[in-house]
Amino acid sequence: MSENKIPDIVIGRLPLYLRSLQRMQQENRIITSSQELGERLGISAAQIRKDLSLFGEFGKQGTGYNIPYLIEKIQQILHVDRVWDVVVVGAGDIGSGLARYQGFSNRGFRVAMIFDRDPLKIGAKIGNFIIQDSHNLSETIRKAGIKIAMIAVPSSEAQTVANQLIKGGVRAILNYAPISISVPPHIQIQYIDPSIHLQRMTYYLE
Amino acid sequence: MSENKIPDIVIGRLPLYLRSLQRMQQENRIITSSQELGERLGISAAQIRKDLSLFGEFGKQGTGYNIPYLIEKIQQILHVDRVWDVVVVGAGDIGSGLARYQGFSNRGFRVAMIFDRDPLKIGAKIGNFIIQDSHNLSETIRKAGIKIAMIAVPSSEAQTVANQLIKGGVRAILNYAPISISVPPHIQIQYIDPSIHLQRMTYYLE
DNA sequence: ATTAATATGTTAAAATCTAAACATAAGAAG
DNA sequence: CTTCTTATGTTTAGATTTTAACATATTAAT
Repeated sequence: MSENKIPDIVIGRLPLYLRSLQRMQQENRIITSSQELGERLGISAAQIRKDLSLFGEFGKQGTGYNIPYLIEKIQQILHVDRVWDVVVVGAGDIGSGLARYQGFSNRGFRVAMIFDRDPLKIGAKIGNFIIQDSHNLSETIRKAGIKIAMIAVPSSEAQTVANQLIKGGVRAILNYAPISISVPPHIQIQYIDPSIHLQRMTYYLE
Repeated sequence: MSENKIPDIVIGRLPLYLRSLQRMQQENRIITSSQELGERLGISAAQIRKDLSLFGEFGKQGTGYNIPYLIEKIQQILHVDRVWDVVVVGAGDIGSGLARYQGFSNRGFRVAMIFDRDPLKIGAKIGNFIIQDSHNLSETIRKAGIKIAMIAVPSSEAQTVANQLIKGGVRAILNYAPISISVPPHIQIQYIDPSIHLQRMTYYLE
């Protein structure tokens, strides 16, 4: 219950809880239980209760959890009880897709700008965004106060872009380039690489 | 070293090792060490040695690991010493992006077909692929012997598509729809949802 | 040839994480 | 009002995972 130090592995599960709860809310559900949530997610009910208990007492014994209330609490914990502006770097297929992606609404994020360094792309529009010159990346995002970025450039450019982002004040990076990037310890970094996921599954095939 | 039972968490790290090793190979490196690999990945050297030792003795004491040899060994372990045909379901931004994605080559995968159910899209081309009618999904992939699929349809369709895929013989699913899917225990499933990754990072911001 | 340095593979210890058990509170039923 | 059922939050035990330590093998240097 106290503000000790929460294991990162627990933090990693909270967004999953949140997503399932929001889905239930869309189904007009009011109450759920650790058991139901666990079945939806393939996680034990005990695990879910234990995780949540690290942050407070959000349920009611004999009844379960009030869905809207628990959503609110998890959003507060994860700091997504607000909308974060996010920058996209790279206007290829992945970057363009991210700029157009409708899935960030209600999740706490909004794409605010997109950059590329290709003169043929700069100035063009993707959805409502005009592709900006990544030469001005650091300055522009600093002025805009942007703290979160998604990298969708070729692997060879990813480290350079990350450095520019950090220089511009970014604190969290989601990297779609299939390469490990080196960042200072106070910078959050996460990776999305479909091949990594696929390879993890092929081990179990055949 | 023996064929006991390898923890899944170890399997999850092998693709990361492989990716870094392949990167080193592109840099024309021949030898590396658990320490160097660990530094690139932010994993302890002991961890890497321990993981690899579960499968065999791939290094040489006093010297390190031969990069091409270790790549070959990990590829064999993960069953990516071959090319797997993969099907994409959903020809929206994400699905189209996956069909055009150049990043699967040398990673063990190749997009083989793409499906959608929208009559306006069926028959159209994405890269070299003609979008096929997902009405025939199960039959077509069964005939083609496809075992791996990526789902890129709206959340509301994801479970239905997954069921069709499993009916068609698919054994591993990478789901881009931001929703938990229920599958039998012998089916592998992994998720890609950028909001999940972003929310995991915002916890540490502010 | 001997010594020193290096880096693996393995063993043992420490730390972390998960699962199970249970006491308690809330609500429903009789 | 009492009893029964349900489901939480917490405690305890068990399992897993990570880290550290070390013996051994290889290479390089003197």
